[in-house]
Amino acid sequence: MREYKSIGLKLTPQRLAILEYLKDNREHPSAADIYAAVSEKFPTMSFATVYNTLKALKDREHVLELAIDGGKRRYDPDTVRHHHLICTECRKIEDIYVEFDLRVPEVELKGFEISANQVDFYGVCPECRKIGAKGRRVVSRRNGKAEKAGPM
Amino acid sequence: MREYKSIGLKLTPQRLAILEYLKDNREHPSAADIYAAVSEKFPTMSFATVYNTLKALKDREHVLELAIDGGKRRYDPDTVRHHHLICTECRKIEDIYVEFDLRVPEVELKGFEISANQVDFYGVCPECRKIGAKGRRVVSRRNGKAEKAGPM
DNA sequence: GTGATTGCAAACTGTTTGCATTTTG
DNA sequence: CAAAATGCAAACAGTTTGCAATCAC
Repeated sequence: MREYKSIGLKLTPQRLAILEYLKDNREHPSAADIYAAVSEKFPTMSFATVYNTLKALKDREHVLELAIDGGKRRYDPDTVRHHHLICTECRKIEDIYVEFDLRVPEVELKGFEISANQVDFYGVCPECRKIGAKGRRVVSRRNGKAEKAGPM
Repeated sequence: MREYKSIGLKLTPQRLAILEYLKDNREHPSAADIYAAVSEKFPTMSFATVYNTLKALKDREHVLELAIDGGKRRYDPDTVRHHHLICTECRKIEDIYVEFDLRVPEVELKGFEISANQVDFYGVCPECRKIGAKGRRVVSRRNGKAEKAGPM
């Protein structure tokens, strides 16, 4: 994420806190994650402000909104082209900087004008693999309930 | 989707209706779409049954749960390997049967054990392109409100 | 007959909105 | 000072759950 000057946003303290939190953040946080982190500094912070700011940043392409985690959206401040590795157990998302040849033959395009693409890899992360190997049940996730989407 | 016999499910009329609706369906319907369609035949149909059945089918890998449309999940009865083309305006999803070389160098794997991958292409479908070209505002989507996620 | 499935309502999670108040530039 | 942003509460959208009644095998 570039610096906050020329973003063309009114820089309120709340927004600065959100930007600060997102800066170099590689966790692909959800709105709730951001809210939780930032409301420690601003106890009056509201979700509306989080979503507001995210929308503003998204419109200016300073964050990417990821639709790879089932019910919720996650945000990626790294707008340099890359792909993702998603743990199907704990929903951790890792970045992966590899370029692929994704050209689609005209005949398969169905008249679409393609503007972007992304590759999602699904698998099990080292931590969850360790736990799984011990034969224990994988816990993880909001109060231990499974909540996933996307191929396994 | 294979035939219903050996699926290992109790075949209730509701489930058969859902299976029938999904058969050869290329629209990647949401749970609400399925509910809407099937409750015409079964006015007492409940969402619980739709989600129940989807879960059962998903567990047996007779449908894929797609996490590519922002807040909601969409279901794909075509379990043959393929990728998707998503219209960023109307959220229509088209299938695309092209194989890509998606090998990831060991060093980029971060210790993950990859079990699946998928490529999503974002763009504008022919219909939305036509509308856009006329200079009119693209309507589409649930009561005209924008609701998207994923790169544009 | 028995265990699985249904339907319903209520509870939950995540996101959006309206509006009065405050703040940034 | 005007336009934009905040905070709050209420409204939505999508998904899940508990449980009594019913049904498939």
